[in-house]
Amino acid sequence: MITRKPSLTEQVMAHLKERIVAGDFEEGRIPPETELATELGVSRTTIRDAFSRLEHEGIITRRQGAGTFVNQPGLQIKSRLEEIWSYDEVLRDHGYTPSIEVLATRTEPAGADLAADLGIEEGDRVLVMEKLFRENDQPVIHTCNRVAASLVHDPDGAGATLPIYEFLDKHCGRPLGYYVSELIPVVLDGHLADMLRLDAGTPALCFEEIGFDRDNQPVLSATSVFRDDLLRFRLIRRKAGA
Amino acid sequence: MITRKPSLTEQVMAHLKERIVAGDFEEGRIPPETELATELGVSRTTIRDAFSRLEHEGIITRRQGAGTFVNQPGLQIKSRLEEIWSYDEVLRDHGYTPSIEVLATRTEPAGADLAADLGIEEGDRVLVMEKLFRENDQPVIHTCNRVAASLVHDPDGAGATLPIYEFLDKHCGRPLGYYVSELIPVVLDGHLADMLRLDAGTPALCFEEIGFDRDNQPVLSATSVFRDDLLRFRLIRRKAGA
DNA sequence: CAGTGGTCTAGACCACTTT
DNA sequence: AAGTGGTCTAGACCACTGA
Repeated sequence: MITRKPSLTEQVMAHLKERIVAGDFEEGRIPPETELATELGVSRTTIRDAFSRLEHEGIITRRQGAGTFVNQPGLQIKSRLEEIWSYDEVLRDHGYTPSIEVLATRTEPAGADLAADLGIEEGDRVLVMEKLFRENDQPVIHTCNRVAASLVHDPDGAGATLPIYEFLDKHCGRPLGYYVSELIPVVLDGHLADMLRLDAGTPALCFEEIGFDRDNQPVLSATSVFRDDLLRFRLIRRKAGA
Repeated sequence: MITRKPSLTEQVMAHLKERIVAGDFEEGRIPPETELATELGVSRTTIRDAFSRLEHEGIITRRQGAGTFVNQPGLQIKSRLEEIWSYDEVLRDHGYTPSIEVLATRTEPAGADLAADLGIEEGDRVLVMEKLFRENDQPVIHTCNRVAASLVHDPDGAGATLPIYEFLDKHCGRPLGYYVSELIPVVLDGHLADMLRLDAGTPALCFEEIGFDRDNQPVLSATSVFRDDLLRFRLIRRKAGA
């Protein structure tokens, strides 16, 4: 198992989170940076580092000259849209215990759009993996991942059960760096509606994304569809630069 | 006009952005922190501060032991979902020159859900403001803002043309701190479809949000609907903690 | 005016990646 | 082993908020 001890900053973050959920801070006011620094025996820089990260997580708000304050709703937002990495994790955060079924794996030639997305030639073969995430036999997410077949080390479809970022790491040697995602509203048609067990005509949210490896090369094209009645995305929006 | 000189960190950020778009960095590799620090005559901390912010903007990626790299797609993502403040700005970022029409302002009694959202009593009066954002006479966004009438200083509907965050600041004295937003896929019905000049049955993305002031009190309930064919949201997703 | 967060410095050592 | 980003310190001064 990986050990790696938590840094001071991480310990400070954990400490503050505990005190926040315990309701330690009157009216949501967090003690001044200098006070916390001496109290915890670390430098003010370390406190500021922890504050900075908590602010980015939407948990606190800092106001110059006024103080640092707890952001009540921030604690309840489970899926931080920009930091989603695995749908399994997202579902667990929502209190589900998901099961995953691989619906199909196949290779097929790439169309023009897909080839452009993946940086390959039209007609090059692409490995397509369809998966369904369920909670209690209720389908929640349908995903379709497409990877250039030339990247995959194993010839057969082994590893399709893995989360896609692990598949790309272990079976392609191209660890995922980030996604560029588009948010698209769709109306479910016959096939997808059947799959998600919803009536045709039901609106759903869809992610269309391209995954890039650490060298900025596109390695993945993915399409995901979510059942809005079972999984709804929330986010905190705040002024840019804050 | 407000003066406020840019901090060193902001100057470093601007400098780096310029060099990035100019293609100054071979293969997307940005010089080491220490090198940049001496070159620009600032401390390494300042460089790291700038890097940290650029990383959060999705423009660069840092890899311990390896280096700092340009994130090509990061430069093109115009609307950073979590930092949207004014739709006017979002549309301008997309290259539009939007016009705004106030469709209606009225007061009405709050229903149970709305009262709960705004922290008022059911039946208390609420000021409702409907707006339409257009580009070249093409409707793009329809918004509906609801504020407790008791918060509004002016009795008449003055100020409805202002961006809502300015309205809350100037006409209610309750400056907006952040939104908690839900992403909801919808199918346009008759009224909204007419308004946006789309066929009924067209899918659309909808934000349902509650705006909180700086003291964590709810002050705004808002619903916004977007034409997907004219305005599509993109975002960069990366591993949590990265 | 007192107190708070924001900016900045100079330097030390650690953890990781790459050669 | 060399080079890079990650963590951390101690201290100075500035900009803003609120009583």
